[in-house]
Amino acid sequence: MDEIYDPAAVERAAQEYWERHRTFEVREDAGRQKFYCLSMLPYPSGRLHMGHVRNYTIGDVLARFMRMQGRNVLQPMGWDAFGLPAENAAISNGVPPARWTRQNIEYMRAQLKSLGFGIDWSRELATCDPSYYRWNQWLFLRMLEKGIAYRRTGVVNWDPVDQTVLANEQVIEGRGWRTGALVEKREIPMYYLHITRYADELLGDLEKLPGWPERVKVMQANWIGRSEGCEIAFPYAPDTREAMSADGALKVFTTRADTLFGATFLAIAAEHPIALAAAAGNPRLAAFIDECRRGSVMEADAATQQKKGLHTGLHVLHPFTAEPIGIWVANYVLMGYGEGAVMGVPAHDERDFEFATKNNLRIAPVVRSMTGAYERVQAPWNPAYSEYGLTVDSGEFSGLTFKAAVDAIAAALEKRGLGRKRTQYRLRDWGISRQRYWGCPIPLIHCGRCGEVPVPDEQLPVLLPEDLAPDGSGNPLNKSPAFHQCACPKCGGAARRETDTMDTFVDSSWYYMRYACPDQARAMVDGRVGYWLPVDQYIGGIEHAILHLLYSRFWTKVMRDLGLVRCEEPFTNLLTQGMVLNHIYSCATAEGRRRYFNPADVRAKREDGVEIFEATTSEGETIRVQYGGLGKMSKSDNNGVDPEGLIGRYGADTARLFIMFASPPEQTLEWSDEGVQGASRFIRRLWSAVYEHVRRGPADRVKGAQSTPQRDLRRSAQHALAKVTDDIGRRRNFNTAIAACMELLNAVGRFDDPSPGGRAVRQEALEIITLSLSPIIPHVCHALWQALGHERAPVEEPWPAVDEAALAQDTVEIVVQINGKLRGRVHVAAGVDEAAVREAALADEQVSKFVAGKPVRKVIVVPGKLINIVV
RNA sequence: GCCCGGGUGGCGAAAUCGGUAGACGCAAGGGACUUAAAAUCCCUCGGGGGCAACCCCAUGCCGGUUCGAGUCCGGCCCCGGGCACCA
Repeated sequence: MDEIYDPAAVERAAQEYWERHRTFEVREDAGRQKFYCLSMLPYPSGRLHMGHVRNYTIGDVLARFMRMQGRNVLQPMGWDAFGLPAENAAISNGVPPARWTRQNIEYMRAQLKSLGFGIDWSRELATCDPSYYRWNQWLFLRMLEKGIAYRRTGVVNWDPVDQTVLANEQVIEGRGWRTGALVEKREIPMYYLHITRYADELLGDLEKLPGWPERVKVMQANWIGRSEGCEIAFPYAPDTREAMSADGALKVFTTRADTLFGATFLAIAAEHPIALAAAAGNPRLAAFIDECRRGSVMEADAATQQKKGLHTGLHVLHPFTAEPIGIWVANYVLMGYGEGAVMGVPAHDERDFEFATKNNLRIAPVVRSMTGAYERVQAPWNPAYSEYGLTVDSGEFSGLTFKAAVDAIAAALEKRGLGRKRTQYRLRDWGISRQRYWGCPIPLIHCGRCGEVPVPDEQLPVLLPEDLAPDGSGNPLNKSPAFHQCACPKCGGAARRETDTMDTFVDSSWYYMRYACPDQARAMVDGRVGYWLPVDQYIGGIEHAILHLLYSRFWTKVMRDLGLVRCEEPFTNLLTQGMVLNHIYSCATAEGRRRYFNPADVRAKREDGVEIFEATTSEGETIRVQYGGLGKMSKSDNNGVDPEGLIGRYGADTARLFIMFASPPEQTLEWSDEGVQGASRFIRRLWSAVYEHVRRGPADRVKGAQSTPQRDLRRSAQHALAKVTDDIGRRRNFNTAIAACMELLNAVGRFDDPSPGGRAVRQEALEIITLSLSPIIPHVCHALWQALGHERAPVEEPWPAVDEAALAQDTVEIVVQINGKLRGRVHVAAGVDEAAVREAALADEQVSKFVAGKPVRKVIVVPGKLINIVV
């Protein structure tokens, strides 16, 4: 063993050992309990950032820990290789996305390997490989057969200048990111997956996931948003009948059918057929509908914009009173939501109240508060107005409670054919069409004679040509006849291949199944998924709490229904990592876009007492930039911190130790490398402690009677081991596990006993630190374990068992409180009864001063810990 | 706007089931070693008062429950994540 710790040499040796022994390559073994430990696969953006290091270190710690616990551990890795950033790179430097992506994968794989993660690289996959995405296509065709995939129109962001569809991310303050043009909404045909068919199961099965964080389950439940309510049809008044040239009714969905008699207006979306019909002879309305069409499709935008509406001049009739009710077009009603129409009850709904007040519409209270929270409904809005109560002024339905009113009204509506009870979900079907090049082609052919024709299975995969490069003016597949010109599989005539590609969430919805059988050329999955699935521990960023995790759950259920897998849920335990945040700096460019600068290139200075920021550009210029607050490390905000600098300077173990010590894994972490010195210093101290110990020759095993300091060190060591075992195994709190090892090393440092008995106790303590930390800093522990005289590597060792006998204590400290305030401490023999604790406490000088003859009213004793005397 | 989190010393944090607030580490200050620096080691380190023993204040803000609240409840402020085409 060298006297000086050389991280590069230590890490090289350990990594070579794992590689030579194929330590992390695993096979199915029916005789051993498996543990599938999975971290979310990265997008190959070019470089790892600290968020990745955090994510993959958590996974690796758990994988190595479970391995030492005797499990057959699978930890795979792959690449979420399709997506927008590759197209953006192509636009700015002309490199085809395929090449850019593959280069990034090469680089990032090397970075991951340098961190020493125990990954079975033989299972690596990239979602842009035809051998992977052909099965997206294959399953899509199965979904089409089952009616789970279907075609209809959907709304997208349209850039009128570039004549192209924009991602939400590319819409900045309502304008196209490249052109600065005002974005419009446009309806185009798209393919959807019928996830709403599974809404009830996706909601109900959350209960089968005790290993998921509560907050994620709450978010998913709210997202699915099951609500029980009524569908109500308002028959057209004569004016609407005329405008629509038909009889009919305007359908709405409401959870508050009890307030039906308080409906004083109906609000419809701008795209609603009645709105379009009314606009025909109404230029003002046509202009308003046009205004609503502008802007992005994002819900956040729709929800924060000023609520505006305009009367169509048309009416419907109240289903019971036949009273005419005006129809308004409102910008807050979304066409893709329910019926694209809502009934306005201003007296009992805050948004309707606001709308009615603004537009001078009648406010008709039809619910009386049962708690007397209000007498009259009047401005300003009072949240009690929307509470349940007793119906009033509701004709034959007056005087009913909420439930009775809804039941009676629904029954009456149903009798007249004007409504019924219905369960509605907030969840919408999953639109998977993307008008983009760098994705998995949707395997369909459009034939003038036969219509939409699926690509036959034997022609899969539909290969994505890899030599194209987008230039910002739309999907290059549209301009590539070699791709889109084809023969109709049915009639053989000339036909056009679908040029839309799939949402990349499709790719990430089942990659964890493919890891079980990455070499299977004849099927999507095979029997090996039966061994490995479900994933025992999934680790990934909290930002994926809803979409990715919900889509994966849906996909698993679809595959189950197709008989491809047996499990109901893909991820048994979920650890949602908190994001690593960093500062965001940007400036506006001449073209009206934003250019982002890495915080490493930004300096703050003061000018006239105001803090300003300057960035150095790649051309070496200095330029003034704006501070945009904190945000997750990402490619688009250019605020990632590459771990390479840290690894180069301190080694991978220090980088791993530092990120794990910084905070508990679920917590958001604001990036700062202050403190990395401490991690490095600790590893060097551990190294020299082992060096100083072993250079005096081999030590005995602990046996026989010990001195008090020896017993104390043994107790500290066993206490640390118990804490690490619980912190990693149950609590998943790595920072406190590391702190326990640091405390133990401090105790070893203070322990000064060169006798054979003392050396044996020190050997035991150093071994416990080495094995305890080996999942976190595996390279250095690999070297130290050998230095401590072991043949096997730590990865092959079983996790040590706690020696309970060594943990026992003879006396305990009891905290004494008077009226809840700390006033003293007493020491008593472990396990004495309450009376003895009370006696010892009252005998204490400090304590008796505070009691001072006052009568003791109450005594509370927490055994082994605390006594509170109330006077 | 809606849904979900978070806020504790100069900084990252700990306090696991309502029971000692600040473990462990960083930074800072002081000292030892050194020709010097680095490294290493030792000491101090939430605020205020006191010669001291000790006492008072303090977990974003306001209020409540409790013998006892960082932890539970109600209201508010700020920060972060998600909002369906970033992944």
